[in-house]
Amino acid sequence: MIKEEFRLDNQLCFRLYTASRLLTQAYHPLLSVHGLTYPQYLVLLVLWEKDAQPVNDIAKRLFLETNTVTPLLQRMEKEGILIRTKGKKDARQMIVSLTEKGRDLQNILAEVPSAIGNKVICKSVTPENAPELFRKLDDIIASLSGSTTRT
Amino acid sequence: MIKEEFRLDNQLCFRLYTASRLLTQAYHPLLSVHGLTYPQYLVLLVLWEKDAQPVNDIAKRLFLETNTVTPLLQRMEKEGILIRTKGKKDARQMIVSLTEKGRDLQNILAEVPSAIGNKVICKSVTPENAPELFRKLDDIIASLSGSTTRT
DNA sequence: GTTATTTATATCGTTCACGATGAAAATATA
DNA sequence: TATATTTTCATCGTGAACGATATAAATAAC
Repeated sequence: MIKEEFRLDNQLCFRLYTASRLLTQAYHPLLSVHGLTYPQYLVLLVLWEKDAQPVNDIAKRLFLETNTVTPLLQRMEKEGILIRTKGKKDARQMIVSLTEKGRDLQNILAEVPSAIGNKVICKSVTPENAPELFRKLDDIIASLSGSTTRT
Repeated sequence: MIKEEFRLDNQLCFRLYTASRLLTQAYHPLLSVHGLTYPQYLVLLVLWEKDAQPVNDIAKRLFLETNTVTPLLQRMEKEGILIRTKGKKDARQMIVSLTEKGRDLQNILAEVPSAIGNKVICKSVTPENAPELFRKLDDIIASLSGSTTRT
């Protein structure tokens, strides 16, 4: 007999992992028609909020490592969505800036958030209980984002 | 000015994605010492519940495609954790069965669930509100798992 | 000012995820 | 029975994730 703690139905991580994957899949048709992936879309969200950021700031905002973000940005640069220029004050930094094309994507993708919202909102997450769910997820993220450096 | 729906702080998917990644990272030190990855651990959970399952059943239980699960299982077979044998009734199926080593891992990893629980439970998810969070995530998964086949 | 350390990116290797495609076996249909 | 279709798994290519390592620039220590 399997121990109760090992049951898949008792796993928080599996739920988060599955929900994350399925929701990312829901983005796929909306983004792929514009040649974007979901992590690339996240980079756009970051840069739309604040343009011209060093790689490190983008990585930190997304809780990712630079070795994940760098190749991602290189692909986006190749697509003409952004440009990477050496920092003037600090030559180690690569400043990532949106191109015209990158800025335009904000209009082109204008319907994405509501389209996603419609896929999820009806059955499960309502505008009323969403903040509470957000708070819990933020809590989980906060409790884990500090302690992951330790082994 | 960025539209409100585009703000990273208003994204459900980004929260799920981040929480999932960080929690998976929390598993890493506990699993890697035994040569396991998190998805491989999930396969173990599935097989501990019910041994000798075809690839398809394992994939469906994890909401994954067989083209993700197959190479994963091949690696685990190479590690001697499981064996894959052709189905007798249906020769198309590959029946995945735990080896002695695979079954033993249940004892070896006995402390993993509580170790993970300790990393998360204190600040955010308490035993009291966990079921509610589980229900919401299950709701999201249910609402998305059906509609993903459509483009 | 020279050396050591830290910081910011980049590169590399491995393992997922997943769309697309292929091969073989089972089932349905003619 | 012969052919068509579906099902099951495998293979391939691409893009993340991430640990480990490398490189160059900035900062600290001497």
